[in-house]
Amino acid sequence: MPARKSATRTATRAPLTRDRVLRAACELADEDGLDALTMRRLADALGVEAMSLYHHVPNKDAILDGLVELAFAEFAAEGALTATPATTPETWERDLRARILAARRVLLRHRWVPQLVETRAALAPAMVQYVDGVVGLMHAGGLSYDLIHHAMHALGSRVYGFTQELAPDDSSSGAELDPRLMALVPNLAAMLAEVVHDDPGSTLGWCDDQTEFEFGLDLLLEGLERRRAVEAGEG
Amino acid sequence: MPARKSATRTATRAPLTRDRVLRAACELADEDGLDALTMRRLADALGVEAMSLYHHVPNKDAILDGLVELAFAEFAAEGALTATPATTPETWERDLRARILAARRVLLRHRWVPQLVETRAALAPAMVQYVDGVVGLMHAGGLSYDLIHHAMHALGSRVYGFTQELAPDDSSSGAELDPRLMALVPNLAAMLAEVVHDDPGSTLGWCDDQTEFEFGLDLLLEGLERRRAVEAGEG
DNA sequence: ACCTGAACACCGTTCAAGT
DNA sequence: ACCTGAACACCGTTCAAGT
Repeated sequence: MPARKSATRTATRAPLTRDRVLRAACELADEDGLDALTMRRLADALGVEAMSLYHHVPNKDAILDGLVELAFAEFAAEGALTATPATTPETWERDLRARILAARRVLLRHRWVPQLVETRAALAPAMVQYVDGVVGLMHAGGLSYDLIHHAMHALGSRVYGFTQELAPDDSSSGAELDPRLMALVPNLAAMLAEVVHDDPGSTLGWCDDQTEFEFGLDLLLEGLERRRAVEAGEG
Repeated sequence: MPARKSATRTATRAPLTRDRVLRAACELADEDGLDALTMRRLADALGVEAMSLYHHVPNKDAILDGLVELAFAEFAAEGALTATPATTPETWERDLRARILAARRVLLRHRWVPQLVETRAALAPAMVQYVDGVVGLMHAGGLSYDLIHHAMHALGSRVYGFTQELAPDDSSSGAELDPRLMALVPNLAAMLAEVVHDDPGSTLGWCDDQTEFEFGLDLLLEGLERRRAVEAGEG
């Protein structure tokens, strides 16, 4: 057994990094669910002790935030972030539909995303950019910012794969948004500016939940009623 | 200090019961969230040791199931279960709207319900009856069972306050339903019978998720497009 | 600098013991 | 019968120690 130290130094195992930790966490969550993702089991999967993780990540919460970032990064690969330059009132439905279905493909691969984003206060920049793209698309399609605002609430669960309808603790008002972030999301900023102007007490974070709930509900009821009428030959 | 035993026997504190445990659990979850509901803290709130709880409830899971039952029981008080005998194609939208808004009032009081129902395999009988009522109302409104089936998926998060759109592990097929339960939910049974007949591989538990997702998405997109057209003066 | 073992304050739950 | 204390196998995390 010559040169033991040398053998240790040239260990075949790749060095632990934040990236490797996150990728392993993602795999674990994909396969066994979010509950299975514990610091000890994650360390096990990496062939390391649980405490070693803390050298690459401040705590478990940072891992969960990292997972959200990681998932939203995949949105781009699926085309959910692809700008559609030529969106018009004639094409906005098709264009938005494609983006939402692209996002859904990611959510189906990582089923823990809804549960995670729902309970996490810090909204990932990638997610905010995704939302901004959707707002921009709708505006290019000719919808007013007011209608877009309602639409974002109504689409809610379809856009993100989860529902925020009952969540009132959305304390991020337009004024509090980081200016640096604001530059990255021009469409969101424009919408907020207009909606805030119309009704100072109602930003994206301070909406009338009941109104938004009923708006989305009525969209669905009207659509169903129209299909009933078609079935009944009343069309 | 005379008659210590007697004092103990005539303790002013009410005796611990399953009901008292569940009510205390509900209060704890209402006030501090579901994460704050631990056996030790619940016992503390009841002025008792954690292990005492196990004499009135088999385990924590049973408490969570009890909470779901408790919440759905409130649906009746809010009118979400009130049968609307005279629902017609002219009134079904209004009638269903009222029920859903009644359910929402309960969900706003007990914000833990969505999170709990979502992760719980055992669907509460009270919840199944609520769904049955909604199906019955729509049928009385003239919608076909096929359309109702799609509608239940599309309304999803609005009916329950949570979304199941991404949940594929819904293994309860029509054939597996307890006959006793079946009698309590005639409308659901009728719908299942017809949908299963039309397409043997597609019960309420075995739907084509992608189809249902797109159905609901298109309802919303169509409604938004109509509102855009109105805004643009194309109506 | 990176990794580790022991330890702490928490979980849900079991089990033998108290009354 | 009902309640309890000690204990077990788990958590996330801290801290002093190893290399």
